[in-house]
Amino acid sequence: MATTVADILKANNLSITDSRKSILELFKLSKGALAHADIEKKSSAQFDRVTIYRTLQTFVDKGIIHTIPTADNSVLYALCKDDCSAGHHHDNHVHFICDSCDTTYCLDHVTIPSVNLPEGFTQKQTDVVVSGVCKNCE
Amino acid sequence: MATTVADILKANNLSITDSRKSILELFKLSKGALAHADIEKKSSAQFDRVTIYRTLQTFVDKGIIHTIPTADNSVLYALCKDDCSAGHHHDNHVHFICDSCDTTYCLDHVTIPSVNLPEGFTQKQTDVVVSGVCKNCE
DNA sequence: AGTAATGTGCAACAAAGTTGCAAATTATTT
DNA sequence: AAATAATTTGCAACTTTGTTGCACATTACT
Repeated sequence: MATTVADILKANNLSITDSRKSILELFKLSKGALAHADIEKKSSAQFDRVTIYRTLQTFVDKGIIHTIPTADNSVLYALCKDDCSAGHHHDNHVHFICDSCDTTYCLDHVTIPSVNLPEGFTQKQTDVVVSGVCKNCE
Repeated sequence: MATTVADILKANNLSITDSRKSILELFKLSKGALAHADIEKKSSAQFDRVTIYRTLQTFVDKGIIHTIPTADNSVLYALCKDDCSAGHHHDNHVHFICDSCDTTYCLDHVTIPSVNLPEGFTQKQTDVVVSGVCKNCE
């Protein structure tokens, strides 16, 4: 069965509202990650800036989307895979940012390599951000 | 010979000014990385906000410091190692952010693991940010 | 010491993000 | 299905963060 955006909201105990449905739909349609600014542009006519902020924050809290660290200080958001939204949240996958077209990809099938930390350091989460040229731009 | 901050500035064809010396000194004294806000707090009485922005930008351009991507959308700056400032800039090392004390470490001796990208993707730079508990906080 | 080049501070602005509160929408109860 | 309770939204006002132009000051050069 194809999970609709409404299903996802329901599964996370969230009220089903227009803004949440639209913004979630945006993520489903987008291949890569979205910046807050992207979302604002694509729906600012419809929704208030503040609503978008709060919606994104809610989605992050519920584990529906996750943030991606970038070198240029912009926050990116991307949809978590199905097994995330089901409960055990894990966004330990590699992100790829194309220098040419600026698209951010979640490379879900690339496993995070293990990192050998010095004595006394405990690892909880690892973010790997690779930049370069994507398959569409080379 | 111990390289002074003035030496570093000279080596990069930068005028030696009070603000640059002080800010560079801050980095030398700090073990971890610094956020812009940190620098502003520790020297805002002395220097204008704008000067700090411009100084940091200059240092990044010259390869004296580098930026670190973080998940919470704050930019961190850290001193590059000596061989960076000598010319061939490389900040491909692992960064560690302590969840407890919020200090960011540059783990220069931990090598970046190689990542197997899908067909058609070309890798240029890799940033690895690990979060967890550092050796002072456990 | 004097001139050219560079850097700094101020002001004004733009962008990004936050908070409180009343109105509107969604969910729940009867 | 209507009424109430619980959420959510939009507005306004504000804070923080970052940028730009320009006059003045400082540093470097001869």
